[in-house]
Amino acid sequence: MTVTLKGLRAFSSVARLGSFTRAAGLLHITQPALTVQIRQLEAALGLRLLDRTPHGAEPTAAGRELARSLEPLLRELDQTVSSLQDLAARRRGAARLAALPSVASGLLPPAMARLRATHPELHVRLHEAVTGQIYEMVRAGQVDLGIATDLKPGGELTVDPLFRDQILALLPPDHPLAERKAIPLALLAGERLLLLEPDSSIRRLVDDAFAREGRMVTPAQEAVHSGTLVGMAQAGLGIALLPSTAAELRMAPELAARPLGPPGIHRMVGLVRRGGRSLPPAAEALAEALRAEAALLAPPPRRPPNPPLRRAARLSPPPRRAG
Amino acid sequence: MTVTLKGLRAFSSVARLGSFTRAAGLLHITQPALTVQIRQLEAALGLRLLDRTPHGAEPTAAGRELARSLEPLLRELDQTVSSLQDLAARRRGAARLAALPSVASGLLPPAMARLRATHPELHVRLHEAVTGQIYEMVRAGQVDLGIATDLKPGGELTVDPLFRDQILALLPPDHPLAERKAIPLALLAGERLLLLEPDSSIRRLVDDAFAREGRMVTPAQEAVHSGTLVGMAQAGLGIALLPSTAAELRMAPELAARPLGPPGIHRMVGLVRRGGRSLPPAAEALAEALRAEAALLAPPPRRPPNPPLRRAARLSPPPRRAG
DNA sequence: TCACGGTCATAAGGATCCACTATCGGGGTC
DNA sequence: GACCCCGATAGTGGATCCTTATGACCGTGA
Repeated sequence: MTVTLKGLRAFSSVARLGSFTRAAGLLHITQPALTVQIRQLEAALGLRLLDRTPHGAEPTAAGRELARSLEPLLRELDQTVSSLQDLAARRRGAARLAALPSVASGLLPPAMARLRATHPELHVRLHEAVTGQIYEMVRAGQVDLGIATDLKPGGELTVDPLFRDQILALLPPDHPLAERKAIPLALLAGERLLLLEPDSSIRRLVDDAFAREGRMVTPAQEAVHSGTLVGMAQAGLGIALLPSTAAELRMAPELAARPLGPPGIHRMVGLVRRGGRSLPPAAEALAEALRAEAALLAPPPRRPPNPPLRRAARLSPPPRRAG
Repeated sequence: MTVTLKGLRAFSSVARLGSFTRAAGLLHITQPALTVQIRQLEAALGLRLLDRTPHGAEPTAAGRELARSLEPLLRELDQTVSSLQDLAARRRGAARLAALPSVASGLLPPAMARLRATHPELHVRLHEAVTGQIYEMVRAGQVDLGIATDLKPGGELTVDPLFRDQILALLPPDHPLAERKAIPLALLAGERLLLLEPDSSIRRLVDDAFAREGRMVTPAQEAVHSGTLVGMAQAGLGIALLPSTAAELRMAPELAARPLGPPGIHRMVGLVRRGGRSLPPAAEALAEALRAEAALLAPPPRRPPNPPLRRAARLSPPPRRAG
């Protein structure tokens, strides 16, 4: 005894076609089922909506009124639903991403190209930031996804490993240290070092590594952008320390790039998201593209057998809440 | 696996209240039932709409988008439904009526007063016409209801008897014929007669009655409006023949009104509607008021035990199709 | 005039759906 | 650590809905 979407659609079809039988065919049900549907709708409204004639059915005044109001409503509802299904099918939507500058220049562009190939309608809204800011933006819901160093932040954030890269020293090929396959930190300490500013996660990584060997880092030059450091290294101003995945390394093919250590300086880069929250489909697609691109880096990152990011579109069983 | 109005309402409530439990209370179902409803909606859309948290539930990006589109849609639908229910409850609507002038001045006004007393929001749109036009307007759907003489029209029209009235002669009280209780047609034939124009059903009735007695009617004066004839009778211009229910008779209390015959001239006035078509609720209410008012006329009209006009609001069993 | 093809209505049976009760698992709080 | 609140799950009984089969009625054409 209640108004049903099915009943309204049924009525709309009958009113439009002027026939129970034909409308039943259109709705893929039998005519008796349609008759019952209409009767229930009429009972729910307390109104006769259709006059049955020997030639079919014809809306009453009330029926015409309902049909007129109903038509745009049903159309708009269908539009809303199909728009949401577009979103679910990743034919629409934007992923809001906060990423480290090194990843934004390195891993991200090919991942975006991959995304565009598979899901051409999806957009990426990129914010470049350092790890702390990235965590904060994910926590605040300003972005769906973050790419940052894996610092195991507490609270409501979840970080899934994406790839592991290492810090490389960028130096002139005729530099004495360039003869080595890897450059010990002890030997670097006396060199003129070109480093990112202290709020960068790479800089912190470098500082920590030197500190573990009991050394203080005193950079010859600091910069915000990796490209600046590469330019300085090209000009012979010193040795730049940059992550291996940063695209800026390719700016200067004439320079030698050497790993540090042993043991070297490594960092784990991960995908950051809010635990217990499902990712929007577009962000899910971007995450997949990023993981696929990261898998091409050797060695493949150690990852648990099941991808920690579940597909939001696969609804059963739903993801457990944040743990 | 389909989108349901119930499911959409359920989602809307949960999104608005931020809690399954509270929304379930609002919807008068239990929380597990609501959980299932939401799960089915999510499955139908292929999207996660709500993120479950320990404190309740919160819409995802898709959920917010749906909630935003859904709110006006549901409100408008509810409005449409309640507007139709107003119509069904006779709190709204207009009855389109075509009536004979004599009825429009006689029976109709008290019936409209009765209607206003019981259903103050209903309107009556009145067309005054002669019987042939009335039948045509009902047939064409220009009006919902007609009041005309019962000529047993064929086709798709149904006429239900409303009342029976007779033709009265209106004449000065000092006229010799006024001494009789009833005036035979034979005596009238020699008088100066004041008659309606030939397209009126009353005129045709009078003509036919005279013709059955082998006489031709030669009116001293013709008019379109009954009031004109009454005025002429008042002025001593002749004897006016008018139906007993016409309110214009009351214009001239100083004139004597006498029935004709025996056998007199009678007519049956009936409610005309399209067979197989249900009456709009407002027209149904008007018909009821008209029947109630007609029942006050003595003698009560002979009517079948069940009112031939069924109530459109009572849906089972529905009226059979046109016979 | 009678059979036929069309309409919608009705009835009965079976599958499906749905809401309820009872219970569980997890998180936060005192 | 013991509650309390949250949502998820399982199981069951009842309502719902669709299907097939059939009926009543109308209009048409042989």
